[in-house]
Amino acid sequence: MDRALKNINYKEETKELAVFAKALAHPTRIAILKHLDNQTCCFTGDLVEVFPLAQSTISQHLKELKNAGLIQGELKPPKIRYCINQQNWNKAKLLFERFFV
Amino acid sequence: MDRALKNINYKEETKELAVFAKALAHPTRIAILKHLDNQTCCFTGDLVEVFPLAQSTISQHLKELKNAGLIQGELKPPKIRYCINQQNWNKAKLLFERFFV
DNA sequence: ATTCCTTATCGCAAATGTACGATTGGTAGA
DNA sequence: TCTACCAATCGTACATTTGCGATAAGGAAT
Repeated sequence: MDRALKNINYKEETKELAVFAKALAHPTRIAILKHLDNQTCCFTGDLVEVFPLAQSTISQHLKELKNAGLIQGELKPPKIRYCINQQNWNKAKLLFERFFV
Repeated sequence: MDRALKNINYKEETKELAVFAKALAHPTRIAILKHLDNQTCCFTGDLVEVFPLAQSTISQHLKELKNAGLIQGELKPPKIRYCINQQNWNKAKLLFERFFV
């Protein structure tokens, strides 16, 4: 295993920024975040209606955003309410600011 | 062709942001940009010495950064001098700022 | 025209990303 | 306990990304 994402010792900040950037590297995920930010929060089902994508696809994008730490889910049976994770959002904001001189 | 990057009509701003984010979605490219920013400019060969990656790999990353518009190359025979594209850099900076509330 | 140095591109292999439909899982209420 | 609803996960297919070595391409100087 020495291909694809070779292990180089980058600074922690660099790696974190790359993770956040990767989460934003797809227009659907950016649109989801914008939507979440406007609505404060929303349910998965709402997004499935807003975007012309399968429920599984939306769910996958949400998973990636969650893995990157940008959103968090809250059980609100039988739905799940997703919100921006404000703490990590601020962290990402800071990292991007620091990066762009 | 209805897989991978399905054609949805996202706002221009959303798509542009995704392109910039994608360019930053790899730690090597972030590190290259940081290096460029510190040194103002540098040659491909310098980067090949700084990073433990093949010359072709570095060249590929440079190509992606160039395609995203974040850097530009200037002929300085027999080398090529890469610099930040300040105009697009500012554009990206603005888009990220606008995105992060 | 030829040679030399640097960088881009090609061809390949493996990993990851993106999308779908189908299935499973988890919670609240009947 | 059973059912119904919603969302996550599985399995699949294809595209893209990431890495390498090898080769081609470009410009300057001889």
